[in-house]
Amino acid sequence: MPELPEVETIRRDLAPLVAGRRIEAVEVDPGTIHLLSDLSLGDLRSALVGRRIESLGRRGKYLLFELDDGQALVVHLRMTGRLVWRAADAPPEPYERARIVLDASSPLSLDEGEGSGVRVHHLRWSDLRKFGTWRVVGDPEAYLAKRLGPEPIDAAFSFAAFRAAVQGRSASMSIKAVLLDQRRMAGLGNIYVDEALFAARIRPATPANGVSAQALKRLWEATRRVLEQGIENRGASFKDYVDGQGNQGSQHMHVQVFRRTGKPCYACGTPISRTVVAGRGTHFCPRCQPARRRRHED
DNA sequence: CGTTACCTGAAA
DNA sequence: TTTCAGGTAACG
Repeated sequence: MPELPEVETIRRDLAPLVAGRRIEAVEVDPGTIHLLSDLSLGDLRSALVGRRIESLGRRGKYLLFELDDGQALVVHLRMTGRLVWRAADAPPEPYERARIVLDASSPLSLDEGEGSGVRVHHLRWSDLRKFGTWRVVGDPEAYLAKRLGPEPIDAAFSFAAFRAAVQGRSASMSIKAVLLDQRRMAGLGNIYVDEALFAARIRPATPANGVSAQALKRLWEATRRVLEQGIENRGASFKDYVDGQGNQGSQHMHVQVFRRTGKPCYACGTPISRTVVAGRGTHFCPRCQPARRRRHED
């Protein structure tokens, strides 16, 4: 569910609320702990309780709670994970599996009633499918560096960097599979890949090494644009995604092709097609994203 | 590389 | 009843 824009929205919501607070307690549903973490509940508590959260960061689709002992709690929401800020007396979330109890006062968030403030709050973790993960790691940079390529929305992510990521080794795979590969660039998922390929007018199944230089340039720009737009619209809430306060985003109302199978393309009116590429449901306009013309064998 | 498994629904 | 789901790791 959550791709880079969704995770970044959550980060921006929660960062000012959690920064400077101390973790008072950690509670986890006993039936979930072995899926959520590689630590026992006791070891997870030992690592977290009493620590102060210094900041909340993001890399790709991971959230990083940076702790005052140099370790970090690295959270991945996978398909249905949610992390929302709630007053301690708020009723349980649907499919709530864990909570982190935070201290009432914080030097960074002086209270204004509502939201932040003097009352005790929880981070509530809910996860219908239980795919989400919490890892406590000593060196988050190293932990993520070996799993993730560069951030596609960084100013430093130049066209040259994009081209290198796309063309680096075994480029006969589909361009969609390449964009989904987190080690090439971090943060794209099924929604934003389909949207970027539509915006760049490239058919998702096109072999990566068959994308022209011109189309590649369009794709670089489109990738960054759709991610930025997703952040502006606070993420896409097709089903499970909510932000750090539990509210839906609006990006799902602005998609051009994702889950619009059979509906008219906004550009040309042709019905949107659905196929499977890279093992994922894939949406595209057969007219705006033409199949690459096969070169004539003479 | 593509496929399967992880888990629990919602929708067709 | 069957298929599909915004993600990834493991498998062949």
